[in-house]
Amino acid sequence: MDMHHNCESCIIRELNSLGSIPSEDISNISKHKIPIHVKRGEVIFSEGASLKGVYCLRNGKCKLTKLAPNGKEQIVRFISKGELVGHRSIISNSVAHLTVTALEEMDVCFIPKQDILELFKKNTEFSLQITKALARDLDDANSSIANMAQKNVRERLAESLLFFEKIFGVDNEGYIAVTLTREEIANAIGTATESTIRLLSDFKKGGYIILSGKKIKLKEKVKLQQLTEGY
Amino acid sequence: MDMHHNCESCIIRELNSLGSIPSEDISNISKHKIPIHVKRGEVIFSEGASLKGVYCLRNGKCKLTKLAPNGKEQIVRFISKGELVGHRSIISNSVAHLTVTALEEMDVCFIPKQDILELFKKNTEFSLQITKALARDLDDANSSIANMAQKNVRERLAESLLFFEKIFGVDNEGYIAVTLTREEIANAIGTATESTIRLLSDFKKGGYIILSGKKIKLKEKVKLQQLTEGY
DNA sequence: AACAAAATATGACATTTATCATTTTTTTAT
DNA sequence: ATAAAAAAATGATAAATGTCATATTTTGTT
Repeated sequence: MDMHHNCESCIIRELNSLGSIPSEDISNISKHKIPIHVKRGEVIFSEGASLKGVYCLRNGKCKLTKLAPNGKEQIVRFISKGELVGHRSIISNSVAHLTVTALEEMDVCFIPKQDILELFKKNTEFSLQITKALARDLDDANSSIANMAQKNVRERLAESLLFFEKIFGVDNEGYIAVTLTREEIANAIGTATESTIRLLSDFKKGGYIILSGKKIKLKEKVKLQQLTEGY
Repeated sequence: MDMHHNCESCIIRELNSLGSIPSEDISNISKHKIPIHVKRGEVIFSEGASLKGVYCLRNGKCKLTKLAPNGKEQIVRFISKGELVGHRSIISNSVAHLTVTALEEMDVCFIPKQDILELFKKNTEFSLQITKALARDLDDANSSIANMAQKNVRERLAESLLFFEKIFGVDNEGYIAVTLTREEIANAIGTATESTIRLLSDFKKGGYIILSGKKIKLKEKVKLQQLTEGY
């Protein structure tokens, strides 16, 4: 990715809270930002880390995870290009409570804490955007809690597959445009890897999905939607 | 409760985001606020409702629930006096996504939307407090997701009992100072009511808790803490 | 106090899910 | 291209949890 990239001409920021800030602030951020390239499996920051700034995802997809006491990792959320990560920690002035790991090659811009906090204080529109983003995240998280608690594994898997297609889209052959291991899917829906594998096979046998290695294509979305609610 | 209560002398607001605002704003809010009294089981607002303001909890405890597609209710969170509810909806300018129901007699102050939004725009400290509250809630919600996903019902029950005592405290006989039906406990941890009843009996037989009607006393907290992690 | 309604408790059983073992397939590194 | 490692698949079985039926106890009402 271009080493001389600058924020002024970056269209990605239109997708997040940075979209609304005036040009002098942007040029400031542009001077201080540090572009970073990460490969699949690499960690952007870890649970417990003291963040020095936020990260703007220019490209790629990542997972946000939390380590459970039993040593298993829980995927709490998936994030794609355009979004910010780390703002929760910066705003609440605390350590990171999630680990962010790249699911594919990513280009990320690091933006120092001080720039974000200054902007947050002086620019009402920016702080409102950040607050709204947190409100949306909270809302999604509450829905997740209800899903986890009320649905069984089969229902959660059907739901997740539909969700993956919705947020990641499909490639030119119609497969969901993200590569997840069975273990990662299991870590997202909160079940054993073997259970995920078995249920995927079931869905395949039922003709609802097509599996090709790690690639998944949704064939019968109406049926999957029904499975979501236990039919 | 006193009909002529005013916000200026209300110590409750020290506990939430309203604690930091100047006296002229407080007196404004004081003029517009509407004190409301609700009894156990009464709903303050419902999922889907278009809120006209936020509610400041002066007294009592309530549950925040979400209706699952299968018709079961999921308790997403418990809230006690001192906290605000409804700010998420007001900030994101959307409908309520949760239902708030009193668990006991409550005194609540309704504060009109406009006052909150004005304050949010003109008072940086207030908006920062609100944002931090959302960040904290988000963090707690993420932990809930991980708990729901990674722990089994027994572990979640042990965890919830410890949590209830932590947030609600105990009465003068040492019982957890909140009255929940077995069904409500089940709705919080995401299991069938019968499973909750059975596990509570188990815990009682094991000598970890004492049951007296709906009242629960924690007897062996160290042991419960271990149960939390599967011992 | 007596009754009805709701909540709690318990048993029997079905279903779901986890765990462990093993094989097959895919991916990665050399 | 091949070996080694990782991931996926499958079977067997145990454990956890849900569901339904029914009995008992508690709570609320008149």
